[in-house]
Amino acid sequence: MLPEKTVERLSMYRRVLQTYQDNKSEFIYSHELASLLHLTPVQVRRDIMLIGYTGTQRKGYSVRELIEKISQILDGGAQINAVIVGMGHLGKAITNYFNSKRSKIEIVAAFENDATKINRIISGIKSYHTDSLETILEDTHATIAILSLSPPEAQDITDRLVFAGIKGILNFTSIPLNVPEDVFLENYDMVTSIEKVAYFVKEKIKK
Amino acid sequence: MLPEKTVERLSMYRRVLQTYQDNKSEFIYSHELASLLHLTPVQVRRDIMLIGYTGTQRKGYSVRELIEKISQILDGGAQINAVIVGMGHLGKAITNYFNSKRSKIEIVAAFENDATKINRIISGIKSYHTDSLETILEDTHATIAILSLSPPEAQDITDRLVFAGIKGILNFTSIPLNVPEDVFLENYDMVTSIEKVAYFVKEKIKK
DNA sequence: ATAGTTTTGTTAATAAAATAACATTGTTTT
DNA sequence: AAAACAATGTTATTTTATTAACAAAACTAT
Ligand SMILES: NC(=O)c1ccc[n+]([C@@H]2O[C@H](COP(=O)([O-])OP(=O)(O)OC[C@H]3O[C@@H](n4cnc5c(N)ncnc54)[C@H](O)[C@@H]3O)[C@@H](O)[C@H]2O)c1
Ligand SMILES: NC(=O)c1ccc[n+]([C@@H]2O[C@H](COP(=O)([O-])OP(=O)(O)OC[C@H]3O[C@@H](n4cnc5c(N)ncnc54)[C@H](O)[C@@H]3O)[C@@H](O)[C@H]2O)c1
Repeated sequence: MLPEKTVERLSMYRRVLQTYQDNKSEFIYSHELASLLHLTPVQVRRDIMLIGYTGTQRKGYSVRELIEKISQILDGGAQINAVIVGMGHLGKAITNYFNSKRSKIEIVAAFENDATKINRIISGIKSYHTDSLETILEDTHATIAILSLSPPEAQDITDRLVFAGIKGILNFTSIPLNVPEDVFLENYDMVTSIEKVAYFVKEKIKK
Repeated sequence: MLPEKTVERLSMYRRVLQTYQDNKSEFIYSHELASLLHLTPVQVRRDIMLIGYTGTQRKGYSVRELIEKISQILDGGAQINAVIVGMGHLGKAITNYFNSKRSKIEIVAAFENDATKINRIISGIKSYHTDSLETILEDTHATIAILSLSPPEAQDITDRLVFAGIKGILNFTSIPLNVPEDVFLENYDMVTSIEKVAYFVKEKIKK
């Protein structure tokens, strides 16, 4: 199992490699990849070592092969289905954005509470009432859920998602969720991010 | 200067303390605060130690005083102005969300490219053409920028923001930005997050 | 061919973050 | 009043992440 930070960087390597592939040469040096992402060459080489890919000395890494190897590590070739709960402002932004990219991860269903948003297609995704959460999850075999609903019911929904077999959650609500150990939980809190920026701006100016 | 992770947690402590304050008792133990956020009591105590606040033994921390101390550390009492560039799906979601909370950080202006979105009030914020970026920044004394524009021009806009005095950037575009050392840059990449969740789900199932 | 250069792959060292250990102190119980 | 307890504050240890160091390989120039 790779370190979390390495996994994050692999995702970024792949993205920049994909745009690099179109324009440029067949090979890429660790220092070139590093410079595209503002990292150090050592870190790039170390990450690549950890996934067991090896380049050719003096030529660098084959862009095509490296993309392939990273893809094999990150998504293992299989299609991964995700659902999203809460199609408000943020939910729509996310869905809209994801729909526009091809990826092994696909958002296959949305869940809502608000009658005006149910049984409609929003941002290209069919939106269901949360009552049918269990049924839809069974049908779609989704393993990942994105949470962008208003906080009050976040924990209840999470319990139901987990019970219905969800194994990974990306949580955008500000609620610290309780999940069993075998479920991977990633939280992102925008307020925390901006407060962090504000703090370090303040500190840097002080200095 | 506090460790990044401590700053992130301070932001979270404050939020849960604020909701705790309304309902419950005047004091809180480290283990209670820890449990609300699924952290360890030691980590809570250590963070609180680092900001130089001290509770009372056997009683815990005064909720009011702790909120006050954290606020003093995070925003130093002063109002902080931010701007947002790109009022698409994500930009609107963010602005809408921020407007609805009271905070020392305020989004005071938005910038856009798209003629249909200029010189209007969107999600409660006046939206300007990017041409007037420099003027508006001077007027508002904003020090923070949130980037939610479509990628191609992200670096150009960043250069102008930095030149106009912006000291902190929260970047939601997938472009790795170049900024001088004295500017604090925080990147958040949603695709990376979801790919990370997918990877660890896959690994956990394997085991 | 040989020496020099450049780049990878890997091990070693350092730095940052989290956790554990424990001394101190105020409170409760006996 | 003394002993036991439960909490904080702080130092020490461990773990995780990053950075540095360098040997091995492959190409280039002499
Ligand atoms: N918009 C942002 O930039 C932002 C930033 C940080 C955090 N968040 C968090 O993300 C969440 C969504 O934010 P938003 O701005 O999209 O809010 P929003 O109010 O626009 O959307 C919330 C949506 O969730 C739906 N919902 C509520 N309860 C539900 C339930 N039990 N099941 C299914 N759907 C339900 C609502 O009908 C609504 O459509 C909130 O928890 C918010 O705290 C948002
Ligand atoms: N929506 C998401 O969930 C999501 C997730 C990850 C990353 N992103 C990134 O966030 C950014 C915005 O995403 P979105 O979904 O809101 O896209 P969007 O197309 O809805 O919005 C982009 C907005 O930026 C404006 N814009 C373009 N160039 C500009 C410029 N030079 N100056 C000012 N404004 C400009 C456009 O007019 C548009 O309104 C993109 O870079 C995207 O890659 C979005």
